[in-house]
Amino acid sequence: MIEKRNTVTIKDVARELGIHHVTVSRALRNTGSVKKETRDQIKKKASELGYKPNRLAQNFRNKRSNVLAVVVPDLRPYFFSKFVSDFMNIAQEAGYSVMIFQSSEKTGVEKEIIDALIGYRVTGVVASVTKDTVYESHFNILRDENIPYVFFDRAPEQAEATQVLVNNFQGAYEAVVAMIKSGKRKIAYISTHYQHKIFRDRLDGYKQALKDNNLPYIKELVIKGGFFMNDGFDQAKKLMDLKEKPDGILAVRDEIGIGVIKYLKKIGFRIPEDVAVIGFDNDPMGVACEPELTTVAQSIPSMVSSSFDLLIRQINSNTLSFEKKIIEPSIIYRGSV
Amino acid sequence: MIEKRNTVTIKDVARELGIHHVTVSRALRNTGSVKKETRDQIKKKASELGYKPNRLAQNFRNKRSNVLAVVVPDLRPYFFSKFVSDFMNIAQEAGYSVMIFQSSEKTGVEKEIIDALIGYRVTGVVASVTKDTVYESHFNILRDENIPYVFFDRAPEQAEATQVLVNNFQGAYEAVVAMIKSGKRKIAYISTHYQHKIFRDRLDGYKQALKDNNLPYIKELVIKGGFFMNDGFDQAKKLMDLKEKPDGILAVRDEIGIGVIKYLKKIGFRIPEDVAVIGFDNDPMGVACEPELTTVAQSIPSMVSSSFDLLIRQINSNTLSFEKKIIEPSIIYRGSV
DNA sequence: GTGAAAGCGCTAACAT
DNA sequence: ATGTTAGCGCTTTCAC
Repeated sequence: MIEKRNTVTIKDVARELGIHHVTVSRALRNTGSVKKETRDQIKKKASELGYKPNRLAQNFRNKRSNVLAVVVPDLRPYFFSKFVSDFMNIAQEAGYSVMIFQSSEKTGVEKEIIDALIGYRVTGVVASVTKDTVYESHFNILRDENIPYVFFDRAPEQAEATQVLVNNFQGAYEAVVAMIKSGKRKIAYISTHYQHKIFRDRLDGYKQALKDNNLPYIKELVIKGGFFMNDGFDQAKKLMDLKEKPDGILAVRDEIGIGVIKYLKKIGFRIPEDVAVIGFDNDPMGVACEPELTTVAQSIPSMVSSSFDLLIRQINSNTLSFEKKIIEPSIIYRGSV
Repeated sequence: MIEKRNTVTIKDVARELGIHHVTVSRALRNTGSVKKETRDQIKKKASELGYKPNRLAQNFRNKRSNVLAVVVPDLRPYFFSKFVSDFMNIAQEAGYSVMIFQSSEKTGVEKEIIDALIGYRVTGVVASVTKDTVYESHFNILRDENIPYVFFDRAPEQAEATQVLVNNFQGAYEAVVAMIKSGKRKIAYISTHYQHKIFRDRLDGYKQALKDNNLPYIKELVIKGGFFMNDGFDQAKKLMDLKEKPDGILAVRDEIGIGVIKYLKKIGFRIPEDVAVIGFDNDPMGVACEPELTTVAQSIPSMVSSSFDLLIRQINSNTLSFEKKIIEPSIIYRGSV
């Protein structure tokens, strides 16, 4: 059975020293004026007794936790796990704790998460929304509670909040141009069923690049499907069964792109000689396949530091602002184009 | 500038209704006895006013948060991001929030995290320790505070706490046997510099399998290096530069195994005909490469559910127990053996 | 430089 | 079924 909890409080420390607990509080937080001698004595005794500040009490009293929240649709894809990992490191460095939430791409869960965020009075929120989150409405509740938030990568449309986004249009545009430059003329586009703007932007970039290079937009070459490697495999089959086969394929995710490569190799096409392939996300998985996958990369470290800085600025200035930071992607050339 | 925070408390709800705030508290938590009529009225008014329970106050008052903590060395490797993702899902389902911490493989950070855990009075902890954490000592502080914890995958040696571990010895053993069965006789072993027991167990399994099959243990065929794909690449080069080249390679991580495959293909060896390769972890990345990597897989869902169940049992029974759950790994045959 | 008083929002225990 | 009391551990404000 559990034994008595021997939680040490500032009052215990105070009693031991025959002083007032308020003085202990002051000393331990290095605020107010406490004689150096007393302060040292207090700190010594506190660590001697194994005093650990009760954050629950502190947070309650201060009406705010020291917690930053990160909300992502799914923690497993490389982009998100890397973002979260990096974000945690710089947040912890700066003295914040981090709570992570996963919406599983469900708007309903996202709403519950926001209620929890308010309940916990988190200090700030960094969020990437679900594929279906079109409106900012449920995030507005945070604003009512004066909890600053910034969106990264995926924001609601017309969000009136600070955002750190990738220029997806440009990324897709450049990827298509890269294939055109290497001599490709019939470039296909594989997307997911997800409706979020980032995917529409990529499609727009694709279309514009074709247009600017006097290439026709062929409806059959634009298809949508699932999110994973096997989906890419299946989509590639559909594309290569066409009478007018593509000689280049842009996939909205690296995983999909890898599935494409696997199918192409299976049916004996050479990459990039017969068909070029480009993906999105700079997933390390792209290095595992052969040829290595050329990809449109967004700089995660700069997204992390922008998100963090913009959030902290709002927290410290006690204002809710609306800034838009656009990260320009770049193509990482490997072997598939 | 920030406008006045309009935080609604139970007292506000009570005042509006001309009743006592304790009744509101009872009604909202569905405890004690409150007339159904009153209860309904209260709930209606509460949601009307947009009341959100102040978790900070609740947790403080209850002396415990409703938070489960997960501590991992690094969030990015597939094994950990998948574990955390799954764990969060079932924890959220059960009404807990989750805080995630990353030790970055540093014992010092791990200690700080534990202090934070105590400060936040988390309800329970699930942890996988750093590569250098040999002793349980800093976790014992949690026990003093009656915070239950369970280790998963990586535990301190001789930990006196509940653990969910993988039978690493067996995994390595079977992997070697698999290669022997396919006719390999000179099997190499690539590990990391990490000292943690899980890697030593794998090495032991490797040795035992050789022994049981009357194969000599050749020192030169066992090498250690980094953690990543390029490290595997480099190690493979060393191995294949040997006069006595191996015809099978067991790598302690899939990423390393993929690096090995890349090197072997580069210098023209066929896989698995000339050299077989097996990795550990069932990282989806292994499906991206060619041939697809055969791997020793631990079932992450069962690790998650065991960890969660064992933790919750301790929380609910108010006891700290010491159980050891061993998950048996299995080999997933793909193309590299 | 230190102490005394008050209260954050909530809930357990007791009283009615 | 509802109300009263008290206090969790801490920090802010004001007094000395």
